[in-house]
Amino acid sequence: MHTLSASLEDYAEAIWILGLRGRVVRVKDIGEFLSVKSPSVVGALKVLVAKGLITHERYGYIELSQEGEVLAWEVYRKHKTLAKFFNEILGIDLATAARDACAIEHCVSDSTVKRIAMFIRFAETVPDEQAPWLAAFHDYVRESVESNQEGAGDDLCEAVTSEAAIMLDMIPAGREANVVRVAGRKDIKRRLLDMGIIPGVKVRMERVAPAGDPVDVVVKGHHLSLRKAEAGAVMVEENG
Amino acid sequence: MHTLSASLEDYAEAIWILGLRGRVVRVKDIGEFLSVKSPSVVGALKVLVAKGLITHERYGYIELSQEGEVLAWEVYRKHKTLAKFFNEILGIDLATAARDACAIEHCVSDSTVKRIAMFIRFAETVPDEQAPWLAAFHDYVRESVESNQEGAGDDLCEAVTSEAAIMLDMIPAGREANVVRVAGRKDIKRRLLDMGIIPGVKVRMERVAPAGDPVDVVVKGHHLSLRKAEAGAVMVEENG
DNA sequence: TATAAATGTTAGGCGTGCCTAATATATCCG
DNA sequence: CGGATATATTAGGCACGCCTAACATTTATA
Ligand SMILES: [Mn+2]
Ligand SMILES: [Mn+2]
Ligand SMILES: [Mn+2]
Ligand SMILES: [Mn+2]
Repeated sequence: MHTLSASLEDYAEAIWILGLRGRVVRVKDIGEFLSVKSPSVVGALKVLVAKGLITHERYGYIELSQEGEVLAWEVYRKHKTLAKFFNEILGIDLATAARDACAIEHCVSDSTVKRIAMFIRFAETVPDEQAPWLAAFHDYVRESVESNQEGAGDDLCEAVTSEAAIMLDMIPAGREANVVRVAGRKDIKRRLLDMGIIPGVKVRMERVAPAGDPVDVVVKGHHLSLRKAEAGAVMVEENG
Repeated sequence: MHTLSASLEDYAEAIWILGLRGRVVRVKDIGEFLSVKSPSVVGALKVLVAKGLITHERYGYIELSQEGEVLAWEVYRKHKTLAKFFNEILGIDLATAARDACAIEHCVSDSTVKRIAMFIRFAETVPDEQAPWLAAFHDYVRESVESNQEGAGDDLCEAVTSEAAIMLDMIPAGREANVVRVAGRKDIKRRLLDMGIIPGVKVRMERVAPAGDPVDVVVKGHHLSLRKAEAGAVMVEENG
């Protein structure tokens, strides 16, 4: 079995797709299809010939071998599955769906593509009483897109995956939190770490001065007074 | 704004993730994290320094600049969003989800990731009456995995995206179909195309000899007699 | 058939990203 | 302090995948 680079997979896939036209496939066709120049195509074809995936007679046209057909078809199948999922399930426009699919097809695992195919099948075959969820999702998308005045809700990915981490200077007095990350300038970071403010430890906000500067916190029984800039460099997650 | 290669994005992301430990980030850490040797790390760091995304003093440790922090965080955010979708929605095991996410994060578009985040949020917030669909999907997966005796149903991707194309020699007499693709050996392909069997045309199966060889078909009013090997090279899609 | 146009190939170069081997610096510890 | 050890850097090389320029071959056309 051969393992092809992303680039070579694209060449094989291109030959497959161009073959669908029912015309002979030539160097120029591939170059245009993939937006590369002819010498690049010729170089790639040499490799594919050496691997036994295509036949190519000098100055002639190109054909996939039996092994090459299988390989190209597997790439193309991934492409179609991903594109269909993006377009029909997620509601992404066709051009973006195709572009993303053709990039992802080379690095996604077989098992994940298969699971996505299962998802598509499920969405298509789930009984009607349970089915409105997909329509509901598309409504949800439409409403979000309409209400989002360009930029608002830009951090949806973060909201969706975060453990709701915020900076230590935002914690009100009396509350506890766990340190997630210590950022900030080198000197500040060093000082904070030296004081025992390291990821995983629990901190309790003891007192906050009027302007939020300084703040008193308790770490492992020790009282510490932090400047606002220091507290602002500590990412914490409120527990509870 | 900088556009980084997949490799450089991984270096930036690695620095971010290693920063989460709360310890200083060093060349060795990055090398181990990304499974590359130190000289590779040093080379990459030089590029990131030149782009103003990190600071790195000789023989010292490494820090993301403000711009670098934004960039790394965006990569990491994609990673987390994709991994969460794969694991929690599709039910893929954590290791595979993480591996695929860290490959895809570099080539998927922002808009697609955002739409995936919307899907996650939707799945988490959709009212309970509409909600059983996700649980139903997970049941569907479990049943499929259990019933699939290793290999059966391997073509789910194909089933899900295909237009149900089959070979011409499988069409019963009297039925019509559309040509989707002409494959096969060069000489066979050439002959078929010359006879007018090209993608898009309608063919009607006229008569099938006892062993399926030869078959008579009608293409654009012309009667043709095809050997089984020839008919087997024509991919068609039954219409209706 | 002769010439022009289109297409394909070769040669050579460049950027990226990885490696190994050798060397330089920092850190640890007796 | 001084050597042993850990870590970082440089130098040099290789595979890949793209490019341009120059040249070869095929195909179209007069
Ligand atoms: Mn592709
Ligand atoms: Mn593709
Ligand atoms: Mn990655
Ligand atoms: Mn990642």
